[in-house]
Amino acid sequence: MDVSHLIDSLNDAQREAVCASPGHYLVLAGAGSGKTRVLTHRIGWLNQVERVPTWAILAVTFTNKAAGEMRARLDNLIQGGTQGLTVGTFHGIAHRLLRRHWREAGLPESFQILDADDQQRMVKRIVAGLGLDEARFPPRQAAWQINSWKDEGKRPENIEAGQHPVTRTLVQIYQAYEDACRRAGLVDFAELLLRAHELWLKQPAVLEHYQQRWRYLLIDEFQDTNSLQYAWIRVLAGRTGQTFVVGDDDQAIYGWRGAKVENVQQFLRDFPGARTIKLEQNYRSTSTILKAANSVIERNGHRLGKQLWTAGEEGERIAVYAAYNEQDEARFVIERIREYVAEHGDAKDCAILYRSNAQSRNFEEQLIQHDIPYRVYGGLRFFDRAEIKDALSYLRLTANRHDDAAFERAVNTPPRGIGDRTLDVLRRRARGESLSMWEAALNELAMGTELAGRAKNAVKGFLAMIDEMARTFSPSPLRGEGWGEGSILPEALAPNSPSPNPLPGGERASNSEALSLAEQIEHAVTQTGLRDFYENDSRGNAESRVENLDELVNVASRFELTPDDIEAGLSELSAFLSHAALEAGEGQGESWDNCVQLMTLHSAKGLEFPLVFLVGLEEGLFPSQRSVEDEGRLEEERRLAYVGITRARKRLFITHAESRRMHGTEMLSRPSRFLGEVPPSLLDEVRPRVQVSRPLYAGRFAEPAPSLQEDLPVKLGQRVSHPSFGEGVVVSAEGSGAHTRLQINFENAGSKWLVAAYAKLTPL
DNA sequence: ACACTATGAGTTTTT
DNA sequence: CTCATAGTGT
Repeated sequence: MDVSHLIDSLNDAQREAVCASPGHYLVLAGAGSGKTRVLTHRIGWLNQVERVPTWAILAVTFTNKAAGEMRARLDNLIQGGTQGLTVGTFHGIAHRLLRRHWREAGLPESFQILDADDQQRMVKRIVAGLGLDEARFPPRQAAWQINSWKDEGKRPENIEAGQHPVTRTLVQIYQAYEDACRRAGLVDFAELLLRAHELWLKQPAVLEHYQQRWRYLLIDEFQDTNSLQYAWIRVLAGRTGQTFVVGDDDQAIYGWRGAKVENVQQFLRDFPGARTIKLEQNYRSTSTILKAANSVIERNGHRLGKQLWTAGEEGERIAVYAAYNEQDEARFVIERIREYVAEHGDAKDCAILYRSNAQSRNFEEQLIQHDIPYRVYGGLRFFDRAEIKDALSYLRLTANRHDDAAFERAVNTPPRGIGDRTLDVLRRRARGESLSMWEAALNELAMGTELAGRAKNAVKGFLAMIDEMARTFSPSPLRGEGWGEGSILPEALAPNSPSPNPLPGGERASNSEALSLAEQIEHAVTQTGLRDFYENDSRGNAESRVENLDELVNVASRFELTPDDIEAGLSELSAFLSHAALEAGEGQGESWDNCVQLMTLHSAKGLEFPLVFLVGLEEGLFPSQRSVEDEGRLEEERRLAYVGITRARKRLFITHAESRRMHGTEMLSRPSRFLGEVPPSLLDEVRPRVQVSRPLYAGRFAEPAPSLQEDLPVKLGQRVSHPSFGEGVVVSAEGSGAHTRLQINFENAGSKWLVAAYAKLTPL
């Protein structure tokens, strides 16, 4: 067979990786070195040359997008198709395993996935339910801690809290949260991985099956794996699996959410005979850009070590612009974009990359002013939108009445007179008797005394509505397992309830009268009053919300079960709900239009653009204030800078502002240290245009000095208080009069430069 | 139960 | 400053 298409276009290092003989490999793939190509061609090589059947190959990525791209490229590459090949995210694969082995994993058959938002609400209710002070145990942090523990593979009983009271309470929250999830049949993201891992450890037969099947493991973005994912791979590989991991320690930027770069080096120790292959030839950027990137990343210690190089052109120097303030910065960037668009054309070639989301605002304003189309990445995704989650929560309840997260959301959206007081009665009962909210409501209606007539009727109506909806969806009862079609209302409450008439033999209902998924959603959106509610929404965005609800129906009508779903025994509804949780969908408006791209440095990883604007390179912003004290975190910031620089193909612009409004106060900042780490010979300093910007600058400082100025004699060592930064000491001062800038060491907020005239300082 | 006001927090994000 | 949420008042 002719396999030249698999190797012809490769350089030596790439070919070495693609054609490697059996064994474990670590491919250190620098930015723009053809990582995905190596990964896909390796799979092609295994299949077509080594004759490895597709079903024996497992390729794991972190995002659905990456998985989708890989599959698309494989479809083009592999003759005979990619049938049987598993390509997916860690979470997606773990999810499928749990669906197929729900019993062994100790889950209800109809378990559903709890997304991050639902998880936080759930934790919040737990914290409140335990009678804890939410200020001392912020639900956000508690949820973060629980996820961290799960990522470390820890259950509440494995945590050594010792005498530390805060930790002990957090463990208590973890335990209670876990109980609540179990009762509700809910599994959060971290739980998917942890359960799948435990499934393997506890069920050797299941593990062996998958070890026998997936003998070839390929992992993308290996530097982003957390402890649990690493353990997962190790267990699955066992003694016989061959692993091919691809990553770049210099692009590890997710340490703060549990990723362990150390896994890259650990891999070489844990997998016997593992060999390293470095991909250092870059096909993306000019040599100027690469030199800059190399010299920045060289400052980091503990690297495996790589030097990017290119056979391509030197290119232009990197333009650096020292802006007066953030408006001036945005003006400069937009001007360059307009020039570029006027000369060459495409706005979509331009990317503005920033450290924090808040920075997009200025750029957006000016882009709007100049009628330049733009797209901001990383907004709310489709399935994360409140109206979508509202609609789906009704479907979740029809599938599983005990889904407390769905219950809490649906119960009073739209408002139906079931307020906090009423819910607290139900919550207390649920907690006290270890029941789901649904069961608690049933009990309260049957024998409770705490609810007044009006509230009681509202609850009764809600329960009846859900039951009624479930009956409409599938007129014949499915199976009587207790989890899905759990609780039928007492006869008296259920209007026209036909006596239960279960099908013999647990046959799956395929009643011709059953509603399609799209019809079910349409029904839910309409019958619950959700659409009416949003149509009359006073907050102005009614139109788009209703459009989104309609779009949800469309999405559902296009939804199809995959062979995998069917094999795992998923119903259409279950599969759709899982899909909604695992693939939150594109960010808003996936317009393929010719738009300027705005995004954070984090979301830029993996992308490339002819023109890149790296903005806000200032100490305190990038690197962020919170990272400068810790060497490890600072190195991660530096890797982020490396990622940013290497996004640029032709031209890189770096900007920083001398003055920037942050959290409502005017801040002065020095250029980022990362800027100083680029050899000056590669830089081209653009002078600010004095005529345009000066008056603005001068004008603002020419205004009468605020009175504070007078009664703040600038003395070094003076203790002062600032409304947002707290107390600190003046350690140095520059300039005079209205231009006076003070350096203040704040006790909690670190060192800042502030304009004396603007900072609201109180001498102490 | 809902609308309004006050208060506080404010890197980075996928699944 | 700007957003989200908590708390207050009707």
